Amino acid sequence: MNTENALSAFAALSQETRLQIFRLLVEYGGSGAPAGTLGERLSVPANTLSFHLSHLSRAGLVQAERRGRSIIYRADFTFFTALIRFMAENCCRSDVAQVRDDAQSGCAVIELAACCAPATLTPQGDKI
Amino acid sequence: MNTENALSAFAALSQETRLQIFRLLVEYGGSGAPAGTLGERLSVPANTLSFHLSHLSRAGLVQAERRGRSIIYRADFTFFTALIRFMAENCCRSDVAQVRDDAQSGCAVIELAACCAPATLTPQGDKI
DNA sequence: TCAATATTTCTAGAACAATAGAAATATGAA
DNA sequence: TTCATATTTCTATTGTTCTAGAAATATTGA
Repeated sequence: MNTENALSAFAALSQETRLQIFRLLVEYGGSGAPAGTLGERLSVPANTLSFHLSHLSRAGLVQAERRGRSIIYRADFTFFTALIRFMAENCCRSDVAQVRDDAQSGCAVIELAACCAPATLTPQGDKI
Repeated sequence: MNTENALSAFAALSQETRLQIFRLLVEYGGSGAPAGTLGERLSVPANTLSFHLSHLSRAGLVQAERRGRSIIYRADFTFFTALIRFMAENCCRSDVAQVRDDAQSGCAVIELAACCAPATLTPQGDKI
């Protein structure tokens, strides 16, 4: 995950229909759902849906796989958690959102401070 | 944090200059920085910067406070961590990103699963 | 009061994104 | 083959966002 990836992911998620599509795909989990089902559930015409799905796909948030006549879309959870991690690590402060890898479980753990007002620091990182 | 907040936050963060501004404000932490300093550091004309700052402000990502002739901008860390939390809780799965409140430290803790492929579930939540 | 500084608001043009009809493509089934 | 189904691509239109010049506003200091 880099800045460019994050920018296009934010752009993809900033549109109401696309955020709905993504959240619906999250519900469907690893099995995913065909485009038609998504369009039906969200009442979006097939061509408009296709436009948004390709946007999500280009951004890396979803994966597509043809199965017969249908194309199955899946939320890419690896990408999405990488985005969350990028936000905590690269768009925040370690005293507000601390990221560590838990070797035992293999999980990445993000601790969000209770009190989110960070210490006052100079841009050079010196505490005042 | 609700869907509407998240949508406008994503829109605000999806523009390169605005993401740069936000990350620069993160560096300045609780003391923030005046608009002029940001514009100078990013080589963005004052009026263009003002447009982006008001976008970030409307979205809730930054706070503004006049101090003399300058207006000091600060990243809103409370809002930003709420956004991260919203993403984990409302745009992901509990088997991929689990959120819990640690009563002892007062922190919210997000555990990102090592293996991000979730179980295959029906939209009704039944495991297959 | 006047000038200087910091920032915003107004404005208009250029670039980009969203929508949906129509046509095209890919697949499977008769 | 031919037809039906699922989805995408093409196209045009409409709406939105970005940029930066010019003018306006707010604050301070002389």
